[in-house]
Amino acid sequence: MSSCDTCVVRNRAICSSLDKDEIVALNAIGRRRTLSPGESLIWEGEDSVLVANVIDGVLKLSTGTEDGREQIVGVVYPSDFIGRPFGSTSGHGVTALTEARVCVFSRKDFDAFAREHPALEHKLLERTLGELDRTRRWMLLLGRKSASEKVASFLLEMADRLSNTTCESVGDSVVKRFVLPFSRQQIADVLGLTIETVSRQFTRLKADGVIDLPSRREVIITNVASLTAEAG
Amino acid sequence: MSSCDTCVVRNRAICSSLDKDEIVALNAIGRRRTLSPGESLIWEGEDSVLVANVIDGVLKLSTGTEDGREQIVGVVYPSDFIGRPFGSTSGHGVTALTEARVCVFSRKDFDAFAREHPALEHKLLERTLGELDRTRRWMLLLGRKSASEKVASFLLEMADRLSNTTCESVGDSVVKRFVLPFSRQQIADVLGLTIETVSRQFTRLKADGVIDLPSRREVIITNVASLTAEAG
DNA sequence: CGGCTCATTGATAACTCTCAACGCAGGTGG
DNA sequence: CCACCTGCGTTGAGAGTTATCAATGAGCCG
Repeated sequence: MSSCDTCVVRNRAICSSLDKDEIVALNAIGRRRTLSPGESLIWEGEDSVLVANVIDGVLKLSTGTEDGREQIVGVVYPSDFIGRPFGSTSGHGVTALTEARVCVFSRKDFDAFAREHPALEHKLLERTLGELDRTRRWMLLLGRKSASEKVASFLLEMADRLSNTTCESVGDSVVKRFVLPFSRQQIADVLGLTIETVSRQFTRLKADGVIDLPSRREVIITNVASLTAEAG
Repeated sequence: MSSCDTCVVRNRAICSSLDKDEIVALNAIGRRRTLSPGESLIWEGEDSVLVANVIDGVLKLSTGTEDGREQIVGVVYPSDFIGRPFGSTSGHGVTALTEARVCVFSRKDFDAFAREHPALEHKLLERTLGELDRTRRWMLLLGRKSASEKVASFLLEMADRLSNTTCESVGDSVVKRFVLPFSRQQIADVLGLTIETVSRQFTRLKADGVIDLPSRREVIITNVASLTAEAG
């Protein structure tokens, strides 16, 4: 039985461009894999040997300097595509932040398959163009925003990506609650800050009544308007 | 007569995927346009109405905050593709830094043409994937590098992109000379710094004998090794 | 020779980082 | 069941880097 048939991201991932027969063919060259938090699928600078679709979970894309500084250059969610097709090396590592399930392909197999299926390449192109847009928007944050603006922007982005969970209305404002897939250090690595600066901004936002922090990983945005104003 | 026939980037741009007949068809929907330094082709946030290939010159891609801070999110050179196909709005402005010639297409026309020519879409996909890699590498610079590392990295990147001009050997080290297509403010906007910090780093590098600055726009890298070491 | 823009230089302030200590929570083993 | 250990996060004090504000200088064009 084709595992694609039961795939929860079947209609959102790039696979949605394929018909029944094509799906069977693609399924033949792919395999499922589960990753634990912290486990890497691809390492920075290694030969680009595989690509994958994210089925479930959150993963980070990251690069670092020789002396150990790290920068997270992307975060991927279910239905997103990862890896570097049509290229020899991957410029960044891919590491699971949460328990994750991915659908893995050998890059060579995938490249060959893609070249024979223009509709798949088109989907991949649209996805890549969108990712490039998002990445460029993030550059404005890294280059020009202050620590408070960075943290506020980050929380809003997280709310947008993750708050399918809860979203209640209190009075006229909307309250958003979610569980961060990031540690403080990882948030710092996304924003180009230190862990201490991130922590202080969290504390300040809580003191200002803009957010609440029930536990280390949980966030409740109690005042979306203020947070939006702080995001710059 | 087809202007593609005489196009100097004909074999490097995405058009290289097309045969003679296809080139004629593409030529029919495109037109040449010349831009003066400072002139914009696309504005941030506007509807994505056109896309283009760069024939000659250098252009910047930039976004800004409401309060006027600017971040240059990309720099494009001859044979590069600009604009946002298959999308409704462009997330960043496109402005000429030097005198520039571009080959412009209506986005709708281009989209339709591309969908009928998988080889063109494939070229565009490869280009977009490469651009995404380069953009992500730049994020490490923005998020994690110091001012001196940023400026050193910038100069090396410029040397790499522009130093076709002159490249002499003096002793055992290589000397690179080029003309910056950027003002100091624009360099600051690329690196996420202020103009004063950029200026001070230039002055320091000159004092340290790493570079020479014959004029405002000219740079000679006299010690590539030192500069590389400073780039982090 | 002004007048303009752009770049450099200097002094000071602000922000973020660094270093260090402490706190909290979860897990382990006595 | 509690004590302890360990990893992560918070908090504080101080230093360092970069931004800000202000003045000066250099090149360019009328």
